[in-house]
Amino acid sequence: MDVRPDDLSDAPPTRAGRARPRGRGYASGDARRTRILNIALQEFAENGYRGTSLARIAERAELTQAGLLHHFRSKQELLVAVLDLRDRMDMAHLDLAELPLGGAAVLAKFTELAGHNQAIPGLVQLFTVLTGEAVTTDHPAHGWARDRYALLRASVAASLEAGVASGELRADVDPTAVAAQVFAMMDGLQLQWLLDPEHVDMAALFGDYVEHLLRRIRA
Amino acid sequence: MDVRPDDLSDAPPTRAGRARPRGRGYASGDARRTRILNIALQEFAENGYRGTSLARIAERAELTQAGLLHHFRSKQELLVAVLDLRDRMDMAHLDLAELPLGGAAVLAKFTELAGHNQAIPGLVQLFTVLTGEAVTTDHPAHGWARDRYALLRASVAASLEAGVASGELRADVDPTAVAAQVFAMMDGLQLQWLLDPEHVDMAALFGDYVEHLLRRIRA
DNA sequence: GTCTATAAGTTGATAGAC
DNA sequence: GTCTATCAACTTATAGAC
Repeated sequence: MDVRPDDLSDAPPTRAGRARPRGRGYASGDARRTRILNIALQEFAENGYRGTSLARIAERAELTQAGLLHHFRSKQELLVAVLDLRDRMDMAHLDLAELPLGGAAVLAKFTELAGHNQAIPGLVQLFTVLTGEAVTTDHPAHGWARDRYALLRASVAASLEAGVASGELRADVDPTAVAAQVFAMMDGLQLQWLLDPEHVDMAALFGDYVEHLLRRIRA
Repeated sequence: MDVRPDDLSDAPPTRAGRARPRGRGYASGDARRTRILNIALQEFAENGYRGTSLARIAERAELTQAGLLHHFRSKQELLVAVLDLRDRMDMAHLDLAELPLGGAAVLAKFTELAGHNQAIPGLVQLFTVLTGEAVTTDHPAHGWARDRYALLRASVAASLEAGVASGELRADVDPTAVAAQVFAMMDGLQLQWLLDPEHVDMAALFGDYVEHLLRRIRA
């Protein structure tokens, strides 16, 4: 009993039947949660929030839709959990905490990020699709998207500000403006790249932009 | 008979009851179609394709959902009609046909467009939301979005090319790259602006970008 | 050209057994 | 923690009367 039909790719659940002793140190529940989260992330990336159904996620995670809703009480709660997960992964990768780095260093970091992103279209698509959807005021991710950009802009602006203060960057650069433009360029190129990867070399175009930008704002 | 409940904003349909003579020159059907298209455009902009229902559009157009499907045989056909409508309106406004204009002139035109767009958030949102959704490969607007960018890039690249040929622009500019970057900046700023209009001055930021870009690529 | 009626399916969420 | 069963609502689309 308790065997699911055909197994699907993702890491199978830690399901050891009833033989497993009931000690408290075993995080099987968390493993399940993590698995659901990863699948949900893929589905939201592939079809957006509105285009994704709980049934589909549940099927891929090899449990029923009701079982899924035991771990996340609503679809919206699941979305929030996915966004939180991604944000934490991203922050770790970007080391935004250890900013400000001074002007040139932050920008170099983003160039590097653009290159890295070209290898993970799925994750890039998650942000592009969800952020696009989230423009709608009543979308559950609206606040998340708005706050995320505000934070990113502020963070990069602070770095540029430090660069100006240290004399590395020209005194007449507008840190907030440049920060907004850097993210705009990144997102816009991601969009064109996702739509037409063969004709748009995201990393090269972004690198080129940053190179000229640096030439302009460096002291 | 044939009276609808409470009237909703948009131009009322040309519904003159049965007294109307049945001559062939009367475009009442077209007026209805146009009204539906305008409402559908608003709804798609507000909620995306997946988030919009035919019933809602029909209600606002003051007919039934089945009545709506007499004019457009499917939801997808309606979407295509909306996109075509917008494309035609846009082409008219941008005069892409009368390009190439030479480098500086095209870019000035886009700066102007950014300013104009700030007055029509609804239409900007239509593109942003639908293009984001359309990143998904199986989305009905996927091909439209990809082809639209390809066309826009080619068109602007041709203008820049002409600018290079005439000696107005430096010989070392990469027209295709610059074209992609200009649209990326435009779209990225639109996204941030739609999410947070109070903190992002789209037109100013885009104008600033173009200004510096011109300084760099002008001969 | 518009309607009513309905098909046929999906959705997110809940109740309660085990 | 997971299941079955079920709900009420909503979806797009079609058939056929007027």
